[in-house]
Amino acid sequence: MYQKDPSPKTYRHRDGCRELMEWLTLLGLWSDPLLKITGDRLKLKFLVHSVYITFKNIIPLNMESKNYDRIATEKRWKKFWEKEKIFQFSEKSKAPLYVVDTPPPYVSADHLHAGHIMSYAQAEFIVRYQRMRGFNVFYPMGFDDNGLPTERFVEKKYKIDKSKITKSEFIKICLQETEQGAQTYKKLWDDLGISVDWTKTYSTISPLATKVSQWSFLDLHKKGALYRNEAPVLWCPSCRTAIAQADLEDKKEDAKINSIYFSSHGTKLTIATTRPELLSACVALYVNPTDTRYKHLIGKNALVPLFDYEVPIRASEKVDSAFGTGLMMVCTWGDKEDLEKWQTDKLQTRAVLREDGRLNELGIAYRGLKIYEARKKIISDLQRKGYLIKQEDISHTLNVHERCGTPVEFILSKQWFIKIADLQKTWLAYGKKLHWYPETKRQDYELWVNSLQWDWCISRQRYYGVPFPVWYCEHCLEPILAHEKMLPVNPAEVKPPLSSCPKCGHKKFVPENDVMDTWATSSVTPFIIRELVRDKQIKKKLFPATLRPNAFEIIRTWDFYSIVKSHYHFQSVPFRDVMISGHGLDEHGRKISKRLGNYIPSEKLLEEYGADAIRYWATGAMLGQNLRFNIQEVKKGRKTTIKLWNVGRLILMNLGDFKFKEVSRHLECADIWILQEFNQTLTKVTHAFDAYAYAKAKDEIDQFFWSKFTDYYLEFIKYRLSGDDAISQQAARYTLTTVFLGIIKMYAPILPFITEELYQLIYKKNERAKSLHLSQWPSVIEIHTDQDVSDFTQAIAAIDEIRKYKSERAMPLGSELAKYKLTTKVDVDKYGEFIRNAARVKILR
RNA sequence: GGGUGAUUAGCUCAGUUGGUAGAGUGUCUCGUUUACACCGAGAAGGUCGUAGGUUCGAAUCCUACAUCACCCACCA
Repeated sequence: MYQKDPSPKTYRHRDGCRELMEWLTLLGLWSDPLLKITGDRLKLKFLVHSVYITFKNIIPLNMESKNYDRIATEKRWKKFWEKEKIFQFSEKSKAPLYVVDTPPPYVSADHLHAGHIMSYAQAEFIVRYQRMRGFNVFYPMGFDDNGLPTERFVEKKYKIDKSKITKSEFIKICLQETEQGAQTYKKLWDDLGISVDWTKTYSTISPLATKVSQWSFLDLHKKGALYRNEAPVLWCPSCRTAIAQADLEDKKEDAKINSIYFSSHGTKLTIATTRPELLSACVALYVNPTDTRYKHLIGKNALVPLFDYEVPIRASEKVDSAFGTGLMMVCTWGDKEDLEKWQTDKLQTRAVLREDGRLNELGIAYRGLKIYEARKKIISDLQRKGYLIKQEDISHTLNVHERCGTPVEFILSKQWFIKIADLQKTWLAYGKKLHWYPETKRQDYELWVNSLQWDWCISRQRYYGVPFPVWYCEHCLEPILAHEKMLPVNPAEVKPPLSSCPKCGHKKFVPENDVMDTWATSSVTPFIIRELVRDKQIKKKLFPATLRPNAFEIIRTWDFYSIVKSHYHFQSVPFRDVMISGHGLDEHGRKISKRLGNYIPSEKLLEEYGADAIRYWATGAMLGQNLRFNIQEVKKGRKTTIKLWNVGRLILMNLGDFKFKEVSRHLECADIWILQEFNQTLTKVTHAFDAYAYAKAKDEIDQFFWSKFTDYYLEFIKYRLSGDDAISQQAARYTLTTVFLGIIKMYAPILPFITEELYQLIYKKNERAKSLHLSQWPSVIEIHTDQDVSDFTQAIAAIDEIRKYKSERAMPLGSELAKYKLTTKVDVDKYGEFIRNAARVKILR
């Protein structure tokens, strides 16, 4: 392929090199195994098949490299931070508090990827920033390890049949698995440089979290926010547990809508249904009272096909005469409408579904069949007996359980509920009190609150979770609650605090076997985290938290339920700010998933590009928006760390006898310019970070560092650094070191490793803070001068012009021009000397 | 059906209160011997989803539509 290119070509030290090497090897031109491509230079020229190849940067393997050693650096500072307890919360500090209520991740994930990295790195940028702003940051980490996700994960991983294993054995495996999961996460956070205080951790199954969750239960009960009721609840037949509205997800499905007829006094009544398997649960037919076709039948009965029993025909204005046949079948219970009618009209109950999703004895001939099997058989029987009029294909959306994708059903059962449905105004008011970042996400919250229909069912018929602190009287089923001082308590192992039932006097009790919804525990994290501190005074101040960072899909669960609990317990918001992040997507914008395999495992990413580079990519997300994985951005992050490293080297090589505390009074135009630019950038970056806009902060720092500091300023002062004007040199050194310290401080929240390395190498001797991450956020630099350089852009334009002139004539930029006539308008008296020196021109006209 | 967000250079995305289109990356040309080839300079690239409207002037404000994503509802 190279032969085809007739023009001389320069191969740069990029991806093409390997290809070129292989090609040269094939031609027998590349045979010296001691040669390797690295960052240092050596010029070789080949003439092959009339292709010139200028191939540089080849050095023997044994030559020492001055390249940035990322791996060693990251390891070094990780160790240092841990050993010196840099991120440990101080109970003694008088600084104002900044409390982060971090989402405890589900540890039931064995495939960590860029998405996980992104969601946690983003909160981290803020934490490091606030720490440098002088806040006493409280940054604990929790792990959400109980509940359905974990159970399903364990079931799948070990292919467990829960009917063949005891509850305690199962829980034991869950505990083991979650411990392992926590370790996996901890390692990733450590490698990423997440500045969590690892002395402050909790797990949602721990005695502490159990205690707080159970206390919450007792307190809610005391405050009348809790009740136990037998009612049709949302039920997942696959997980065999009650679930909450928030656990639902939409799923599109192709289905058949079946027209079948009921007969009533000789009339054939055609109804359409997608769920014929619920025929034996039919309790009524409904028509619109104004519908002339059926008016005369209201109050009469209709005969259910196949099952031969009669149901009443009733009227309801909610029935749309124009929809379908204008007849609606109500079952117990196929959907929400059924539930409503059943409740308001006190209809009979014919619950045909069992907890395992099979039909019970009401299904008669279909008893024991699964929903889909029953549907198939009933359709074929209806057809055979002539009840089926027609079948049409439709595509509809149904509610499935988000954890397993199974369509949900309604099943009659006794559950604990927290009152939320009638308090929409209260929840909306809390939503208004919180600061949402971005502001638009408040709407997501409000939309959810407005769509609330049922109270929050918090009991789950599962094994692995926080137990209810409750027993029941065996005789009258009166619930007996634990005393607060008994917590945490497992009612299966402990006796209730009463010896006899206060209602009926019986002395035998049974423990509650259900466990709490996983959100019932995670919604109390604002109360859990403060329990990690001993000092009572500080404990008080840790609530409400300052920041709640989380992704948008748990606004309706974690955020909402936390608000509910915080309201009932303390009439307070649980946190001040909510920072909503998006998801990490793959490079094509698809969700990252194990099934698609569209991701690079996090360990591999870290190994190949380093923590700083990946964090750099993660900073690119706009608040509340998804972020595509972009390897180019990661590479740019790596380039930025290397560039910083090289600037550091330049500084170290040019420090001479520079005294850091000396402020120069002899600043030159370029110095003043860069200092002013720095101050402007700093202001913008600070504002951006304050508003949680880390992406914008990064853009501003990048622009200053790359386009102003390295591309211009460093080039502007090279002649002064190596020149013999001591005063000018001193001013350059002062400006250089001062601005660079500001730069690494601004980059510190995003690129913690390289910045710490540079701080320790260059500045530590003269600074008080033992880590850059404990140092103060930079403040605006005072500029000691009377000079006005507001027109300095002229000088830059002039230099650009000269650079362009040289570039167009294929001249080296470093070559000196004897004379040059500027077309750019510039104050030559003011900037002439500077331009001649910086752009290497002898005479400027 | 209702809602929210997105639609800007080949790709990934910025664009603050309406004033002649921006960055990174990729492409092309050229340069480079002491901070850095994990570099530097330069060039090419867009009627800002479509159609209307407001305005002296619209990527930006309004209306409709299209496509995509997510949320909610419907599911007789």
